[in-house]
Amino acid sequence: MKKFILDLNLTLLSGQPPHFVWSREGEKFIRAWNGKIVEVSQNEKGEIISNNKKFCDFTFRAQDDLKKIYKKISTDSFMEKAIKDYYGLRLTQSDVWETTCCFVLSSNNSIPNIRKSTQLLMQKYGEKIESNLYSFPSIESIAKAKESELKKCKVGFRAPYLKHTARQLLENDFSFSKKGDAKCFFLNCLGIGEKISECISLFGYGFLDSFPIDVWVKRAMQQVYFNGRETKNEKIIEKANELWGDLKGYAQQYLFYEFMSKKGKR
DNA sequence: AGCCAGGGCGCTC
DNA sequence: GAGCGCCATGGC
Repeated sequence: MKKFILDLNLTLLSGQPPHFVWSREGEKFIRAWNGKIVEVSQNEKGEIISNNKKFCDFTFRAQDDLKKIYKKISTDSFMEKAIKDYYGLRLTQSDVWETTCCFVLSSNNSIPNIRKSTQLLMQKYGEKIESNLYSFPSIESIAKAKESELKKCKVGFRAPYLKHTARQLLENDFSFSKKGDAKCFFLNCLGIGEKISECISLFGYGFLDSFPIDVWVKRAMQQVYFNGRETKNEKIIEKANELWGDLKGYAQQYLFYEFMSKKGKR
């Protein structure tokens, strides 16, 4: 893997879809992909070591020049501090179905619970690759699953959402090249609204101008740019556009992580 | 016990 | 089209 700025631990544990899928094994992170194990680790020099460079380049968006991105999103002292604190936090990209599944699970849920449910789904519906390693479930396996069985994976009220959304993906071509087309499609899926469709657009398709507003991003934006006042999402997006334009998705990840990881300390 | 979590649905008005 | 209660589950 070519040298580029990456904090592997930070990136894989920052609440993006890989957080829910990859597992730590000693110094390495592992997951299944295409029926095989992918391993990735980082040595003391910061070099990335993996047995599947291509998949890592995709996952960690190797095409992004982080220095250029930092220059563009360092719009103020808050962003400068967030970048300094979380230097090497990269935006990730994941398979569209994986991204969709993870974020359908995210509604009114916590990151540890999303991971737990994702792992349970992998064990129940994925393919066994090694003794304790399972692939991500196929779209088909979730589409044909019984809701009562899905609920055994602690997905709660999201069971019908998962099943219906899997069916939608099964029956349609979802290889969109425009953000608007992707959003239109996913907004019509059960259990997916404005926020989650923005997440799929960002983390699944890699449209960096997406700007999902969850409770943390909302708090961050209100506190930093609106003097702590309650603000409509429309105004928040307007501000994000003004500040970061087509890179607001990247800025969003720093806002999210800054506020989420320091909950209780403020 | 009650509130909150990378929200969205279905119902009011 | 905006506002509100509700939705499983688990942590604090």
